[in-house]
Amino acid sequence: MSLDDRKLEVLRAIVEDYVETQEPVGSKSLVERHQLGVSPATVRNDMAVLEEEGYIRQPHTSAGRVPTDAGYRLFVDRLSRVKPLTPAERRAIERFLIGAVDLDDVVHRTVRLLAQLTRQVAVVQYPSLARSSVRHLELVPISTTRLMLVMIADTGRVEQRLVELPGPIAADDVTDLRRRVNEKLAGQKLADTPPLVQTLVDDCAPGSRATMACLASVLLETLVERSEERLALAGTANLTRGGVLDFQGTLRPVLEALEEEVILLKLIGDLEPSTTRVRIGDENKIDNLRSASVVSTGYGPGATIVGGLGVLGPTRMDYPGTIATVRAVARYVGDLLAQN
Amino acid sequence: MSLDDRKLEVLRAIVEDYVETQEPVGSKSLVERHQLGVSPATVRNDMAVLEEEGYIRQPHTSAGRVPTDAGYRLFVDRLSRVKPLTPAERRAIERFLIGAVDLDDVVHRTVRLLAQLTRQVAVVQYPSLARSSVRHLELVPISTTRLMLVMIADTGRVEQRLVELPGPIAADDVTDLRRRVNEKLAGQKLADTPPLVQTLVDDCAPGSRATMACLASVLLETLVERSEERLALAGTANLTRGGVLDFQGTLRPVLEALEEEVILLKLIGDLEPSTTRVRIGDENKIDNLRSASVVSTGYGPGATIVGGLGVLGPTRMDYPGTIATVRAVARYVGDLLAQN
DNA sequence: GACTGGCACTCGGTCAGTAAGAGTGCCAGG
DNA sequence: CCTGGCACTCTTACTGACCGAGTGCCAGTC
Repeated sequence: MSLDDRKLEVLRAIVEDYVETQEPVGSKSLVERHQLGVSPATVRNDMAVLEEEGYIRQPHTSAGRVPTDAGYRLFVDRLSRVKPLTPAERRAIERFLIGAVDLDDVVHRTVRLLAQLTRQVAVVQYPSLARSSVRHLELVPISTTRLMLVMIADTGRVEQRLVELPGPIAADDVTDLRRRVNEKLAGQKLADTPPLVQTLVDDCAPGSRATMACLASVLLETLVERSEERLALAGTANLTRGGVLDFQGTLRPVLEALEEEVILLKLIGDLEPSTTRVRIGDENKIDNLRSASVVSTGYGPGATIVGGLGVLGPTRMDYPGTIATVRAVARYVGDLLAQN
Repeated sequence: MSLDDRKLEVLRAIVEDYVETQEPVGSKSLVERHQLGVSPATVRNDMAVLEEEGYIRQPHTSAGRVPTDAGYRLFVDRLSRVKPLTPAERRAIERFLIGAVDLDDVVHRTVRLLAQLTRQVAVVQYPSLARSSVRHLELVPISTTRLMLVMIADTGRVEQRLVELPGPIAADDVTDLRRRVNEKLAGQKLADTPPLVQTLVDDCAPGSRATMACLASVLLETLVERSEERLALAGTANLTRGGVLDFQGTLRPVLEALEEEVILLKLIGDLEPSTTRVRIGDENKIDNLRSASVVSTGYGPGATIVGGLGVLGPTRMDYPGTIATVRAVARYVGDLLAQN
């Protein structure tokens, strides 16, 4: 059985009212607050159908209806009208982001801004190394047997690692090493570097091969394996809005999930489609986040995507507003990155 | 009126029982659980005195007694026996910290370890720049008018900043700049650098003075003013242990405080005395943390202190155990840093 | 055939009243 | 100075009654 327009309208009204009041919504108040042009009894019939189809449910007999995950899904996909940002919000975004002085600064400002505008928990992924290119590799002698390797990516990220050398090294050799490494790797996508690093070692004179091998292994770790992704988080306090009613009584599982970088990455990463993604309740496949929704999107200079950002809140959230904000912030951040 | 030994013993018993059960403790159960050698009635008299002196209070008439902040303070200062770590805990610390690969890694492992062992929120400050020396300054040309300044401190911290130059610069000039900057600043305490930076500009030939001035201003920002301190945080989920009973009903203010770096720094910073510090409830002078206690200490290689670490939990916490753990972890981290 | 008004029914929330239990303060006696 | 006893207070848990919101169903209407 398919849902006619009025039933969809009823669902939309239920979602909107529930999001606003946080209370199960009944047929009578629905009719009062919206111009549906029919009587409560009719709405009740529609509700019965919507419930049968799994879009809404009753917490207990003779209470109002509450949207299910499926209901929110339908709402987001087909019923929500885009909510344009207010000028005040636009101004807030601009004011917040200008004056950022380096990448760290940009990311921190962004995550706080997102948390503040959406009044939810915000997550911002640093530009992914996997999607960056090497701009420059620097080798800094720390002692005769130790180098500091500093990698600067085109996205502004900087990673450093200590390299323990097998033996002492002369200043000239460091210069030579630096030149060779940069010739081979500068400008390359990080994802493409592993075979190049291997050729670096292979092409090396036997005398300096041990040193180069050492450097190469740290290089590989830095470029691909280790701590690849970084995250910033803000707005945890927003979880406590709306009492403990959201999140079925306890924040515990949510806070636990937020401490796991891997989980967060799963939520806002996976950036194949460049569109905004909404994951509702169970859809994010994480037990701890059964009653949470995540709105995320990719960002980057121009059309390319270098990282993800998003917000997490109760399934009962203002989807249209949140989606609009997340999108807008992502666009501004992208523009900002493009300027460098 | 001073408190005799038995009254102190009663106070100790109250604190211990309350910490364990989280319920107001009455005279009868106190006598049952501890060998006080007197009757409940006597204990009641003692309690009356303790209450009058402000060490305990009754949530309501005819409920058991609960320690006040002053009670905990007295307990910590004079009544708590040191609780040595279990061998299992020692092993956990060692296992957790070996294998750390760089400073970031050390800090992250430490903060998670602390959170796990104490079952509270843990905070670790990165080695403070104010207490570090410059090991090396590196200048990396990004474009003809842009340099990346990378500062490596002896504590392992690495900071970078982009420098926008007033005009194009030649490679040789960069080398020269790098040499001059390092000659002047390498090995210096960061705190001592500002006047030196000034002389760098003063001693500069007029031709390159504009460039040097530019670099100098970024240097000053990097070395002293900006983002001086960094923090790592873990274990927020532990705030939800013991229901919402701790923290008088809402985590909100606590979560808010935890998002403010400035506040956290105040809590675990201020490292003048090298001993472990306990701040109970109001003592930490932050409204949002009225019902929280903080146990913190400094850490660093050998006897020097380069940063602070600590944990935050409800005033009703296991002080002896927490103090022991915080101290032990700080010592291990110090040893670890000394190895570099 | 779709909508409506009416009606009986269900169930959660609130309120008052009761009973039980924990804990106290005080007092008189050892 | 300590103790046992006793009256008192106050919280908590439980009960039953009541109210109101909301439903489902049905018969009637357009």
